[in-house]
Amino acid sequence: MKRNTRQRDAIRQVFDDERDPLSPQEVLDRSQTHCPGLGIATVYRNVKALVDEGWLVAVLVPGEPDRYELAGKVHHHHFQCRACGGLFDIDGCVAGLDGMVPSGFQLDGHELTLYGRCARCA
Amino acid sequence: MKRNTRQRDAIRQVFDDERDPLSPQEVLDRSQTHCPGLGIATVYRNVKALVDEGWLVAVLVPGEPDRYELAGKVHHHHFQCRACGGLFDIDGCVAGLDGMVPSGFQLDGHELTLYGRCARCA
DNA sequence: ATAGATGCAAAGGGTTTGCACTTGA
DNA sequence: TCAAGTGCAAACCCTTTGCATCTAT
Repeated sequence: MKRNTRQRDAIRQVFDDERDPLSPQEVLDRSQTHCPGLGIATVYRNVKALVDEGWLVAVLVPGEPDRYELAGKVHHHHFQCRACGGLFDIDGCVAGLDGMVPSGFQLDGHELTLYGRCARCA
Repeated sequence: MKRNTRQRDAIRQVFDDERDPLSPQEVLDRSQTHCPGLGIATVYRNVKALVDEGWLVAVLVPGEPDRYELAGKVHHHHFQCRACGGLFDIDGCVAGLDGMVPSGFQLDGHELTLYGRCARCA
């Protein structure tokens, strides 16, 4: 991915405009506004390339298609609405993780996903 | 799922014998020892039924296919080893989750996965 | 006997890939 | 120009579903 294409620019623009993690399909929907005819395969190829070059990071939500968001954010977690399925960034983190790890285990990271209802669906 | 079939018994047996969370394919592999000819569709149907009746619970690991384990364990989370891929039960939980939720959001559950190296791989 | 459960294969949904065409540099 | 990038459709993988057959009760 060395060239600047209309499609690639549209995809990057989508992530610049959106703060919350997006699935490939959501990226496609938003991108097509500024780049009609864009194909889902191109979204997948570009998202993968953008992750490889460190511009995006994957947000892995259990049981959901993978989503992506801009890299470089401060440490945070996510909240998924059980009603609309939307994913929202949650600031802050929890403490006490070290105390949960069995002796001999080395902790180097964690993923936390909160579930419930978002403000609109509640 | 109101009847006791050979297939259903074999599937339950697998979960009784295994403590670790299993994917549908792993359940199939183990079940076929005691029930040759068992189909993957039957595994999916029975696992789903066993979850619905509360005998199994889904273990959602980000980026991994869903796994299932016996219900009734005390609330716990999981540790995944980055080296061997193994999943380990982690006792305990974290506090302060309510404070992380934006106003208007309703929290009703959470998933926490720790990453690092298990005692054997460390 | 008969509704429930199974096995197979086909259908779905999301993701990847092959290939001819388009396009940025 | 001409290889990188795209669009389309087919291929894949995992999961679900339709349907004829089998079976627990």
